[in-house]
Amino acid sequence: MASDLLDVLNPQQREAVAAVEGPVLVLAGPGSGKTRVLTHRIAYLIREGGVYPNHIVSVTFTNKAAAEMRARVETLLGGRLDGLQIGTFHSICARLLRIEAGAGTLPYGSDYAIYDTDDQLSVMKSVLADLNIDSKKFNPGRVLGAVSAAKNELIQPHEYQSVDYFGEIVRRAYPLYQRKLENNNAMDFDDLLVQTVYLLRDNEAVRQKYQMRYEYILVDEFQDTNQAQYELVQILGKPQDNVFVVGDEDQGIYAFRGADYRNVMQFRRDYPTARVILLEQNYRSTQVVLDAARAIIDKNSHRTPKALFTDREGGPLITIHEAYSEMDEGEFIVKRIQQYHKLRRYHYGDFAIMYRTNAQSRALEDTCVAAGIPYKLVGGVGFYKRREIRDLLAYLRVISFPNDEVSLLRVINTPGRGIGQKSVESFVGWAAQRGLNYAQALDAVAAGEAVPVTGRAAKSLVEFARMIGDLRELASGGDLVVVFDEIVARTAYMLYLNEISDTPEQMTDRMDNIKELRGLIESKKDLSLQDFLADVSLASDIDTVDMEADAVTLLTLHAAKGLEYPVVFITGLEDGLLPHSRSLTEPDAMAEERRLLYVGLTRAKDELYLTYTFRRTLYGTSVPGIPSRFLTDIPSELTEGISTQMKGLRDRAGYQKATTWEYTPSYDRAPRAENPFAQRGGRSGGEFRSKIIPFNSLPTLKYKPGMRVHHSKFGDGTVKDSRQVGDDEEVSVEFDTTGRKLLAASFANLVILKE
DNA sequence: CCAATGCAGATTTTT
DNA sequence: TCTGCATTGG
Repeated sequence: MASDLLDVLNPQQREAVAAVEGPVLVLAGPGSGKTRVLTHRIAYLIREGGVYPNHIVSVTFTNKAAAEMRARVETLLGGRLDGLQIGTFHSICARLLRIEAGAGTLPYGSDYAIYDTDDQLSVMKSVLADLNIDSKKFNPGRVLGAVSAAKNELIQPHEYQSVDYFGEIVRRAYPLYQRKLENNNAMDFDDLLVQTVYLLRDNEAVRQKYQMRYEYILVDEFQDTNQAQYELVQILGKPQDNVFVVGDEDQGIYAFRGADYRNVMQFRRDYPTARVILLEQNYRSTQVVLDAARAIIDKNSHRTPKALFTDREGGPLITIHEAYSEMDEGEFIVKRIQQYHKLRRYHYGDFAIMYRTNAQSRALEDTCVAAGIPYKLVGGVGFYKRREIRDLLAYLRVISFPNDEVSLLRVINTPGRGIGQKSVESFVGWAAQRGLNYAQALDAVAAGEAVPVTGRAAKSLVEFARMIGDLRELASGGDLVVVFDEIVARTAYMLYLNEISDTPEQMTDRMDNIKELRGLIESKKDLSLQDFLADVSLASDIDTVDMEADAVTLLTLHAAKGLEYPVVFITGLEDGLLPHSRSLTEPDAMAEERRLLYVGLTRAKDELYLTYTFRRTLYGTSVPGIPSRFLTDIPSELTEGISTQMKGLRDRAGYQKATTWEYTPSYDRAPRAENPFAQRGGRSGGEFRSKIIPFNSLPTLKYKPGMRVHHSKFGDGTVKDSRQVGDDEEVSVEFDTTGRKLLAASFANLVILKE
């Protein structure tokens, strides 16, 4: 009985599945069958452990992974499992809050709205405006980023400490921002996690209810959890601590959004009795691929060394290809795909083309189109970010959430109906003064009780109010599709679209999007309006990709996590792109770039192509491509097709890879090596050339990370990084009082205080 | 109130 | 190069 679930597993996997009680940490290398472990464990708990499905909660990284996992468990057990909770942290929290947010300890009602990045931005902009802060000087997005980082660390608005001037802005903005969200009865993505933590902490009844309910907790991709998520796992796990987490420090690629792969180590400290299981056998890739991946990741410090192995000895060599331009890069890939396809070695669906930044997808798409190769693009400008989609969803939100000001402001004059900024302000002010939410305020206007605007706008506002009232009534009937059609009809949205579209193609595009949205609504019409909107808010790009379609997948390295493909092309292996220019001066960021490449490499089952360009067009100008420093970390016996430039680099003994920037200045420009790409081009621009410096003639760097230095203007600071730029040395210093500065050593006259 | 024009800025991104 | 914004003039 028990055996068939365990039979198909290796000893370590089996141990993980059968370790029913107590905390368990599974360190799972790529391709080591962790999904299998998770699904089998859930099935095992239910069938052998007699655990009720609704006493298990399993956290995945995407909704798609959740759906797949549910399907696999259902297959294993041969039946539907309705009570089983599988989902992302956000979706699980959203569901919990939909029931409990109104329980009294949170400043929210259960009919809260979820604000996405765009909504957040609009709230933050109004906050900065209220504070008389210039949005040009203090980018709302950056302020938002700081607020988000604080939230992820469970720092509340009143607890925020500012360390510098920017921090002071954040300290002022954060409480106001949060109050606005609360007034709108809206939570941003971080709130879904954070408010759940506060609710569970402060409300004993709710806490006990869910601690009882969630007897067994499983968490996938644990290395990408943030502080709030970690806390959540800890609270929900009590009192039994049946917490089962699976992770791999080497695949942590979300530090920039608050994830801390050190949570894996923290777990060992917090649960000293935890059983630790290593999954080291890889069932995905060839030995060649694994060796290359290992060569890349071994260069990172502070990690548990893993001995990944596979029984797929050898394998095709990794192709490193230098293309002339990004177009040429695309054409090389496309040609390869066609060759394979002609030989019937692979289906289109077996290929993935990966890149660091979404901007790179354009050229690759173009070449696919030109070659007639079917492809699916993951991410980019997401479906839900399109104007027409946002507009129509905003109507649904206005109907559904009476306090949602952001959505109201979006639709009140879209399509244009003559209700301008002044009118909007007086209506909003009037509602606030009377203590009415927007549903009540609009009802009052519709009933003719008051018209808080003047002139032509008055008639429009009454009409608008009546329309919203009618729509709300229609929505109470429950049929989402009917409501949607009515919105499109009553707003004459198609006419509006026609007005704002520049070309007939754009118009058709937008109409198609609306059709697609309608189809989506139809497919989810069993859901309540609020649940539908939550689903939409929490859907990720990868969730919406059609996995069945036989087409090449184009995606970022981030989006590739958790996936696998027989043939993988990783493009743009250039310094400044991968590793990204933003990470060049930051050792932690650099380590993350390395992990990102590691994730990409380990997606490949059979064949791997690494490409870079000689020249790449960036922001409209062509800049030289410098082969990524990571390329030289891959042992040459694993690769073929290397360019002459790279070959020269490897073959000559005594030469170390030391690609650097040499700059021939023109009269008016100085290099800004932080982002060399951005400097190129332009009529007066100088010339950057890559240059390979023989190892023994490498100038030694005077400043090393960790040194204490003094600057006449900036004061004392710590050296973070230093590198050669032309004949000069460029030093990144974190000054104690004035923050991070990038200095040219020859000008800065730094005094070394301590080596 | 809206359309036209000029200008700065431009990761990764989940949810 | 492309986009999103803020300002300006009708």
